[in-house]
Amino acid sequence: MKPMTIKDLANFLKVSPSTVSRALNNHPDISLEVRLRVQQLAKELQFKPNSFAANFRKKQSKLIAVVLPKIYRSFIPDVIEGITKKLNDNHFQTLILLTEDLFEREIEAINQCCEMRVDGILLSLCNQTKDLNHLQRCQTIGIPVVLFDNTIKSDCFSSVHINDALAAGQCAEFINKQKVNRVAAIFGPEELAISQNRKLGFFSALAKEITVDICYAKDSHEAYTFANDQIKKHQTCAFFGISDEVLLGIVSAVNENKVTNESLVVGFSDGLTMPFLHRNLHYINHNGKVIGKAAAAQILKLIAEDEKLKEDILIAVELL
Amino acid sequence: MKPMTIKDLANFLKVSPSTVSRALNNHPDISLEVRLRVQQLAKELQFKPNSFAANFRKKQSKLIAVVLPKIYRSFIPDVIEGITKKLNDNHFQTLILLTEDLFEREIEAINQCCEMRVDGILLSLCNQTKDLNHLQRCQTIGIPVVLFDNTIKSDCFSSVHINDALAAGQCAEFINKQKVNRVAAIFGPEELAISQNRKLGFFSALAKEITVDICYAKDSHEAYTFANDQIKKHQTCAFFGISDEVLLGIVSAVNENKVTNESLVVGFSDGLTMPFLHRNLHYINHNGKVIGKAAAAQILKLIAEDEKLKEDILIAVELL
DNA sequence: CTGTTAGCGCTTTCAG
DNA sequence: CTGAAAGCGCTAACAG
Repeated sequence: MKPMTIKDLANFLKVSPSTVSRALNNHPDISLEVRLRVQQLAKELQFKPNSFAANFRKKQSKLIAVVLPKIYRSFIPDVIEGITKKLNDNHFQTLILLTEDLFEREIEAINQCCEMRVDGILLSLCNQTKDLNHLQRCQTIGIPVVLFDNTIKSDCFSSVHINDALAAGQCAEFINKQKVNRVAAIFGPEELAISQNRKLGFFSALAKEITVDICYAKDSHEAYTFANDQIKKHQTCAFFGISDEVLLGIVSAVNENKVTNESLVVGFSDGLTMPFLHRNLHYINHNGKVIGKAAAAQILKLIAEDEKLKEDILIAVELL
Repeated sequence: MKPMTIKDLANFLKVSPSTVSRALNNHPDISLEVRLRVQQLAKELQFKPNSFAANFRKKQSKLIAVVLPKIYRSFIPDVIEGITKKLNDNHFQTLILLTEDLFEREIEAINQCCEMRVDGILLSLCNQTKDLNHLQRCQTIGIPVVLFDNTIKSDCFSSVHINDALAAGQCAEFINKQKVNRVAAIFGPEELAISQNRKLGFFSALAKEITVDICYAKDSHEAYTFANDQIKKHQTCAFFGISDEVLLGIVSAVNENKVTNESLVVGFSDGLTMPFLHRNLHYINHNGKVIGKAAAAQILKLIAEDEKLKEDILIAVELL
């Protein structure tokens, strides 16, 4: 019942605990003979050292916290997969903390991370978060933080995301070439940095002759309603959608109005679901796994380095 | 830079470390006066005890590992949310370990959990897993395990899932009432327990007069191809789909063939995406959050109890 | 190459 | 009510 310890093993082998520890960790000091003897017995008895204790001693937790508002249906699951894979390959584990998009809970989560002494934090801010003061404690006790997805500009913390404005601009340019004179553009909640950036990029690249009907939708349903209205009102047949969630609403409205083939839909998607639902869909390939891996790589880099220097990483995307 | 310790605080206040510890934990032994003085200073200095150390001392990690093949696009994200919420409410944290549906990696993950001394494991098996021998170590060192989602029968470990056969039967019965004489039924990979159970339940409840065309699809695309073929070949207008992924393929084929309104689609869904895409969709409400919460509740129960007794929990579902 | 010793930061008997 | 002391399981100087 009670797990064995290094001491037990040492007593058994008539050597000291430190020898066992070193042998198990392949420390070069230990003679091959002793090393093998220890490792052999360890295997036979199925002994594995308590890594919790080892980490405690080494003042590390080998834990990276991923703090985010919630796990939406697309993108975020891929980000988590990307992060977890990258971390596992480097012998770190992934901890998930949800803030439910509440600033209060974000502070709480960050504090818990500090108390648990996680080795690093990957943070996607909740929408209410306007500054990064609550991350000061991380700074003072030396826990590196990398912002991803929903971020705000900072001159202390690294961040990883795509160049939203540029990508949205690519979408606009694509629409320019299609000889349409009206487009319905649907963004996410207006206060979201992501909405603002993509909107800016979109508008600055869109040809002036094109009329834009704009909407901030908080979910698929709102996007659907708006798209539907636009089709009814203006026979709109070109759409821009900021996310898979929004695109779902658009495509659903388009399909329902049986204007499928003629309609052009452009936007940001992970390319897993939407291309199924509409032939004439062109999207910025917003790959969560890539972002997750990059974010994880960056935090590992910060952990390894001595002087933590800020670095903003822009992930390249392409229009498919 | 170097975080403060209880000892530092104790020196500062001219009391012993144990007093500080007790005061911070609201131990009744400590006089109100001292308690307040300690807590006050702790607040002023922003001191928070190192919970990693405390947990080590208390031989607990306050960590629950969630071990699963991968984070698909639907269902699993909700399960994780449900788990995390329930755990957070009880001061536990969620650790994510991915097995990538490889038995090797599942073993590895379980071993890591044991070495880290997690307080409990929530496990969704990978498809290759045929027995539970690799969980023996958990048994011997006393880490409780709860199986969820993809499980196999066991007489040692608790499990949480829906009654798949019953639910699939409900789908079949619904189809029986609709006066169709042919239905295309699409399941997941054949080796999946979930596929088998649902198939069994479906067939045993389906009226004998109805012809069934069956397919095991590993993704939306295969489901789409099959559904499309069936429509072309038999003018099929009734479909059963085992998951959101499969339903996506079905609905996409149905929409494309412009037989939308006449077609009946029945299956298992989380109800978040699919109802948007097809009016005549009836689905077993497969709510990941509920399952996640139940699984988390069960592991907490096992942790609290002394004699761990196995319990199979069936989550009720309804056809919407 | 191996053992001795000390200690990570906290909790918890056990005394007083 | 408070303090002294031991120790969770492991690692890492420091000796030898």
